[in-house]
Amino acid sequence: MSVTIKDVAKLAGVSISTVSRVINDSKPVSPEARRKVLHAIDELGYEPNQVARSLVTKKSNLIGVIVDDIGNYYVSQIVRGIEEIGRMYNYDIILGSSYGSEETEMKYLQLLRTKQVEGIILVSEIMNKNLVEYLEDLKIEFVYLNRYYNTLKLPTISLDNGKATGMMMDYLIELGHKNILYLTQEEDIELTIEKVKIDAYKNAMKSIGNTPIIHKINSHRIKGGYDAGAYVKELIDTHNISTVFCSQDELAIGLMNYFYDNDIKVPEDISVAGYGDISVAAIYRPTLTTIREPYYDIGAVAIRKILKKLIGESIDDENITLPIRLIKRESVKRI
Amino acid sequence: MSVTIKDVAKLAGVSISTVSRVINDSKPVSPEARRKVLHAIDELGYEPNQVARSLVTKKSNLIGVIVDDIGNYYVSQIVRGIEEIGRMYNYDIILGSSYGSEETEMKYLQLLRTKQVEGIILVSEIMNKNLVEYLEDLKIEFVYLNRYYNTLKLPTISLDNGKATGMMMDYLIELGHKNILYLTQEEDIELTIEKVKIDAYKNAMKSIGNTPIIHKINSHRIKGGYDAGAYVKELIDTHNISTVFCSQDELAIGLMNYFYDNDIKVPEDISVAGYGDISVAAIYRPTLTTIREPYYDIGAVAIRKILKKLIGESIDDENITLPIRLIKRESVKRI
DNA sequence: ATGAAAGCGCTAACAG
DNA sequence: CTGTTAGCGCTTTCAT
Repeated sequence: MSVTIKDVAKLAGVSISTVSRVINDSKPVSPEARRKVLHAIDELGYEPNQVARSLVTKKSNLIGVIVDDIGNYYVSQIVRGIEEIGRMYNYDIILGSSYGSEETEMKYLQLLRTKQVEGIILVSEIMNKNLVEYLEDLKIEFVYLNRYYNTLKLPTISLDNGKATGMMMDYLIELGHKNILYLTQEEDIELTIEKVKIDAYKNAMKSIGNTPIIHKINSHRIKGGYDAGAYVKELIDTHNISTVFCSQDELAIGLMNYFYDNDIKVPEDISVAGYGDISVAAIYRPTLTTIREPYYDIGAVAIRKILKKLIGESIDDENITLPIRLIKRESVKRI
Repeated sequence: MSVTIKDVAKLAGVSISTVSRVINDSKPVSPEARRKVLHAIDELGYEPNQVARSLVTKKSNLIGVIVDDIGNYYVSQIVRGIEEIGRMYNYDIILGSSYGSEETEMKYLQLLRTKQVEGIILVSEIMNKNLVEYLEDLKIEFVYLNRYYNTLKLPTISLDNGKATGMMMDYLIELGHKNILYLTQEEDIELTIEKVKIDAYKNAMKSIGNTPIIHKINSHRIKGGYDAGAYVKELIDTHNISTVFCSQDELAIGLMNYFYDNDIKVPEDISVAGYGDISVAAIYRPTLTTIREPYYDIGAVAIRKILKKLIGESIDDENITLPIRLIKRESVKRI
C-alpha cells in the first residue's frame, strides 16, 4: 500500500485539508503546520496521487499525441517540440502511433478521451475523413498536423510552402539552371499541400519563359525516388535537364542513390534539390541542398496553441512566424 | 459535463452497479437489463472514465517510458516495439525524453510514479548512479535499457555483443583483411558494454596472429567519427590498415564522410564496417556493412517482461533469443 | 440477478 | 488559519 494524504496528516498531526493546502499552496497555512507537514511528507516519501487529483479537478495534465510513425525523423522532431514545451507547463504526453491505419487513429482517439487527456495533437499522413468529422465535434482541444494534406476545417499549423518553393527556384535559377524537373508524388491534388508548391514551381518556370516539366510518382519515400530513377534519367536526357527538384527529401535521396548506383555524378552530371531537411540530408554525400521545415517548432507551436486555451494568456504567444530556410549544400552546383 | 455511469443507469432504468457489470462483464446480468444498458450507452455515447476506474482498481494501464532522445533512430525503434506490444495488451505509454540529463531522468521518474504507471522502461545513454539506486528500491516493475553501459544490478535485455563482434571479425578476416583498426569511444571501460566488444576484437586479431590496433575517441556521434578522420588516415598509412571497424554506425558514417570529403574511396581505398544498423546505414552510399541490433525486439521484449509480471503467464514468453545479424553491404570489399 | 452503500485519494466549499 | 464534509466516477462487497 502506498502512502496517502491521510498518513501524512496523521503523522503531522493536522487534517488532510491542511496537507492538501501545503502541497498545492492553495491557501495560507501557518508556518508551524507547514513545517510539520513538509517533514511528514519527507519522512514518508509521500507523492500525491495524480489519478485521484485528476478525478476531482478534471485536469489530467496529459496531452494525447497520435502520430503516424514515431520512427520517422520529422515526426520525432515534432514530438520533441511538443514534449519540451509541454514539460515547461507541467504537461506530459501520452503517445500512440497509427502507422497509417485509419482504424488505429480512431481507436487511439477514443482511448485518449477516456484517459481524460486535456488536448490532442494528431500528426497524420493520411486523409482520414471519419476522423476529421469526429474531431470536429469533439470538445477536446486539438491540433491537426499533416505534412501532405490540407484540412481547411481543422486547426493546424501551416507554413508558407509556396514561398519556400519559390525561394528554392530563385536560387536554382540564379545559379544558372533553366530546365528544372520537378519530381513529386501524385495525390488528390485539391486536398494536397503539394498543390501550392507545384503552382509556385510553375510560376517560377514561367517567369523565366520556360515550360514546367513535372513528373509525378505514387510515393514520397526513398524507394519511390529510387524507382523513378530510370525514367527521370530519360527525362534528363530528352529535355536537357540540369536540376531535379524533389518535393520531398526522401525522393531526392532515393534518386541520388539511383544515380550513385548508375554512375551518374551529383552534382557534376546533374544537380538535385530536396524539400524538408530530414536528418540524412546533411549526412549523405553529397550533402543535399534543400528547404528546412521547422518540425521542432511546429510541434512547439502546436502545443502552445492548446496550452493557451487550457491555461490562458500566460503562454507566450510570440506569434512566431515559422522560419522556413533554404539550406545550400553540395548537391546543387552553379552552371 | 460529460456523460457518466449515472446518466446511463437513469436512462436504462437500472442501478449503476448493473451498468458497471455490463461494461466490465464482471457478473451475470439478465439479457433484458443488458440490452437496455447497451442501448443507453449507445444513445448517450458513453465512455467510461478511466481516471475514476484507475482510482479504484489501482490499474492505470499506463507504462512510463523515459528515453534519452526520441529523435534517435534506435530509440524510436525501441519505443515502437514497446508501443506495439503494449497496445496488444491494452497498455498505453506515457513518454518523456531526458536528453542526457540526470536531473530530468529523475524528475520523470518521480512524475511517472505519481501518475500511477504500472511499469517503467528506461532507455538511457548515461550512467546515472542516483537513478540506479532509486530504481532498485522502487516497487514498480521496470526495465533498464542502456546501449553503452552495463548495469548488473538492474533488470535489462542484453545481447551477445561479443559474439556479434566476433561475427564481423570472422567475416572481415574471411575476406582477406588482416590489419583491422578498431575505432571506439573511450569510456569508463569497466561499466561499459564496449568492454566485451573490444575483447572479442582482440581475440579475433590474436587468433590470426596479429596485434590489435585500437583508436579510442571521446564520442559516439557522427561528428566524432568525422573528427577522428585525419588521425585514422595516418594510422591507415603507418599500419597498412585495410579495414576500419567502428564500434558504432555513427562513427562509421562520420568517418566515411571524412573520406568522401578528402577523396578517399570506400571501399576501394579502405573498407569500413559499423555496428548497429541505424537507418542511414542502408541509405548512405556506399551502403554500410554492419551488425544489426534488433532494437524493435528489444523494446518488445522489455515490455513483455513487465507485462508478464503485471498480468502473469498469459504473455507468451517465447524466450526469444534476440537475433543479432551481420549485414553485408558495400562498404567492405574482398581483398 | 440486482440495488444500496462504502470507499479509492484527493480537492474545495463551508463553517468555525 | 484549520477541520469537517461532500463529492469526483467508478468498482465491489453485502444484502436482498
